[in-house]
Amino acid sequence: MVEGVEPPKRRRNRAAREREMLEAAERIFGERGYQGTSMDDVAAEVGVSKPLIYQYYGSKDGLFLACLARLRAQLLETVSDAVMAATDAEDALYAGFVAWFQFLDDHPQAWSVLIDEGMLSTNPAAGPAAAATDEVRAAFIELISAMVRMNLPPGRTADNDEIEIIAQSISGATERLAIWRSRVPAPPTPEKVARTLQDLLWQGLQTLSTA
Amino acid sequence: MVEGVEPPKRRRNRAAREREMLEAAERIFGERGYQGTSMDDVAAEVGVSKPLIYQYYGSKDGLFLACLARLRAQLLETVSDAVMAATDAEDALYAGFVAWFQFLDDHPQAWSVLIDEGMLSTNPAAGPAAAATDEVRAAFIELISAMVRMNLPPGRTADNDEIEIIAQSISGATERLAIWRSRVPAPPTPEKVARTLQDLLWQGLQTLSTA
DNA sequence: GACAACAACTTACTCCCAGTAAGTTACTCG
DNA sequence: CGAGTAACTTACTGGGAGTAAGTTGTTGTC
Repeated sequence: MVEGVEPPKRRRNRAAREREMLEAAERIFGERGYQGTSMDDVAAEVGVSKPLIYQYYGSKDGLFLACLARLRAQLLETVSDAVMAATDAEDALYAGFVAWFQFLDDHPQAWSVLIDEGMLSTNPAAGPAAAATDEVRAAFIELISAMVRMNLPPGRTADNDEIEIIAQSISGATERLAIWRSRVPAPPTPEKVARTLQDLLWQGLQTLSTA
Repeated sequence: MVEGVEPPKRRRNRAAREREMLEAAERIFGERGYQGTSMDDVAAEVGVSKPLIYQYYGSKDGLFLACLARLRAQLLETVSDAVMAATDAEDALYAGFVAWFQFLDDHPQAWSVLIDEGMLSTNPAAGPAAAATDEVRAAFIELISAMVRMNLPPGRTADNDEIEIIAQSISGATERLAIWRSRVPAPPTPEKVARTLQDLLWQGLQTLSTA
């Protein structure tokens, strides 16, 4: 029997298939968003039937969260590293901002996965990725709070409400700026944005420390 | 035939029904979010069949947008009024913040309508209310930009990028703070939050004006 | 090499919900 | 009263999430 090519391998082991699915899902979610993507789409892309995805990832949310996980870790690590590498508080803030905006420039597709239904979803009941994105946010807020606290003079007792308010503000500002940059035709460079934000906030932060 | 009460009026005119539908929709969206609400739910609540809602509002998005419209107008007006009533720039900023947080405290249900899938949706393709919420945001950003510009010394040529960055930051900060306040058990008062935010930003804003 | 046992995979559904076509019932005005 | 229209309903389509139950390939064992 003349067979031009060997028949394509149908069966793969679980790990390999999971990887395939994840890659396809990342791409399709990135292109069409969460709502715009159906499980059948992903299944077709992988060349597999839908229930198999359910068997491996449990639900559409599960698949989406899996897509986010890598991303999340990378993003957090990138920014944390930049902050930790800085020599003083002022530089740490600036470096963190730059790392944040730069990362999102470097991973536009990943970013759109995060944004769509994720960044936006604030209500845990609303979105699937809401919880996951909230975790990222919480981690950043923790990071910012820590930076603010460390910048406080030794003797001063921090007003926790104030620190929380400031951390939330900075987190909100950076998120909105990221979204804005991703949608405007010619966004300013990460450095420019970071610089401006730094200028806007730094003096106020100093004042807090000495009030 | 003994009829205890007169048979309930079934038929109403269009305007009255539209109002009924809008009220029901506002309540249900407020409770269960956009995704969690089905058109059948709303129809049942009003005591009417689903197609009637479609006849009047066109689509689920249409209904949701109608809910947002009032809210939107009120919110914008409240904050604008507060800003306009202020005597100087510093007070205008503070008054605007207070008005914003206060309004959201006073309309928690309305607020949750705005947040859920609305505030969050940044991608036009993602959500239905995305466009509407973006309009609110755009209006605020315009307002903030104007305030910043007016606070500039007469001779200075403004760097438009910087002003945009600042306006986006402030908008993002206030949004995030509002969401945070709505979810934390004992949020600080509007005045406290406004004060802290004011302290954080004011000096930076002054610096921009004289840089 | 045969076969048991498990892992990989599929077919063929269910249910839920947005949206619609086509018809029916009550009100109103001449 | 009857005609015309506004208000309303029943009964459907289509699509997508999720699932029950079965089938087929692979692998290790004698």
